[in-house]
Amino acid sequence: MMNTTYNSPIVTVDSVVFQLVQQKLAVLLITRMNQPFAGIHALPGGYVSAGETTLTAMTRIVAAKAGITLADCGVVEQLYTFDTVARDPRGHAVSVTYMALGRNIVPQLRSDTHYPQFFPIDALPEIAFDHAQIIQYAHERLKSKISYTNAIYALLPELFTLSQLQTAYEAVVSHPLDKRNFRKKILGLEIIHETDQTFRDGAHRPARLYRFNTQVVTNISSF
Amino acid sequence: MMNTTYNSPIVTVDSVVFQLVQQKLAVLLITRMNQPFAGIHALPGGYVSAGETTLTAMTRIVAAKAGITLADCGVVEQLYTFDTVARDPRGHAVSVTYMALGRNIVPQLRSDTHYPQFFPIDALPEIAFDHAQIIQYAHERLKSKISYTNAIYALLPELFTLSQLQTAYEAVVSHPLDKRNFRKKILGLEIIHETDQTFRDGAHRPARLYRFNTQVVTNISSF
DNA sequence: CAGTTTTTTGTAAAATGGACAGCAATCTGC
DNA sequence: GCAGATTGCTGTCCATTTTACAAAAAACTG
Repeated sequence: MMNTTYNSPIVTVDSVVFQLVQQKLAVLLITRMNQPFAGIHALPGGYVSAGETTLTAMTRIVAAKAGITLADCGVVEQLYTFDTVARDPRGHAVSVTYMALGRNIVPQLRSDTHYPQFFPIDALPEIAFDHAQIIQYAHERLKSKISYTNAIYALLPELFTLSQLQTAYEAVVSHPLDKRNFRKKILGLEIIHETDQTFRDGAHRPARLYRFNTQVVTNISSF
Repeated sequence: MMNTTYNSPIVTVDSVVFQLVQQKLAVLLITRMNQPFAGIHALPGGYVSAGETTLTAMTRIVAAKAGITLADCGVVEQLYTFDTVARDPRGHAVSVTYMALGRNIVPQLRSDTHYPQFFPIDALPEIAFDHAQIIQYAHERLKSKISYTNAIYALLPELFTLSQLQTAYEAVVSHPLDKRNFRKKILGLEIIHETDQTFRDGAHRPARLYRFNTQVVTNISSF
């Protein structure tokens, strides 16, 4: 059955790619090259073709518009489908949205460049379409996700200090945590283990480096 | 922009309507009238037209195929979008799925009847498409939802006993709960209040009737 | 009124969560 | 080599929550 038969809305995907930048949670945005919203920042997104899954389309589009391969991302998860009629002035487009978590992602400037850049979540520019709402939704989901899974591993390097881990949590939930309680809690969860390496930084005691037990999203709760 | 330009997948909706039937969690299924899967049970679902939201389409379709108005349902929530290419043998269809919770829903047999019926979740018949997977996803979501919101109100009558409430929880999570601890917990949450009415049933002490403080989905957790 | 059934209530032990302060290890500059 | 600065690291007490568990109250039946 073809679309022409049913006059269905168009299917699109939009991706919220998170990464820590200078210890702050940041979102990947591109600059729109065309109308509508030309020159305004937006999430990387695009049309889904019949015969490809939304995840495949998402992978293709993020690679094309920002030069990012999903191998750079640990966690990729479908978020929600936004479908209001007026959300795209060109016509009714249903957007399946995804969240991805990365580390050390360097957006590639390409010839047909969309100027992909990471923006800290608390200092976003003007944003096209309903993408601000999508970002907010993704942020909420991420906050909740790191509270019952080990998903935050995807934002951190393989080896990290407990302070870096705490900073990452704080960047996501956007409020400070008590250092002693945090360490007690994390070590009790048995999702990380210490290594024999340490990390020297400045004029102070070096920190032990830790590693996640697994690089697969796992529920934390006891049973 | 029309679909013809982009050869997009078709957009459909499928709905998982839950209700308690004889103290068990049950799902609304219809019987398919046409190929593929003619004669097999399936979730009520159908095509979304450009210009209507998926929720509007869902409401329209559930009314048409099962004679149910969403006013009968307390909670309606978007679940997930299923999009594998092969899920519909007729062609690539992306299905936005919804969960709805009801009480005292009586499916209407209509002339073009699809034989809508509720089936207990632990005794489902053979199910068409990937709808068994969708039901399972909805069940998981429901389990989790009632743990951090008051959403279970939508499965219960306005007035109910604590035993009925506990039975409802048990039907959803599918394991027994301790009676004393359950009552202590529920009353501590301050989401229900007692009325001055009681419920007489058999040759035993009558039970006090309670009422939810609100018929709006509210988070339970303290802060 | 004795028997049966469901409702209702409380307590002790264990686990969890949150508040909170001081010593240890490194580097810098004198 | 030592004083100062900085960050890493550790433990206790209290309040709250969770879990396990049993007996009396209220209605109906015969």
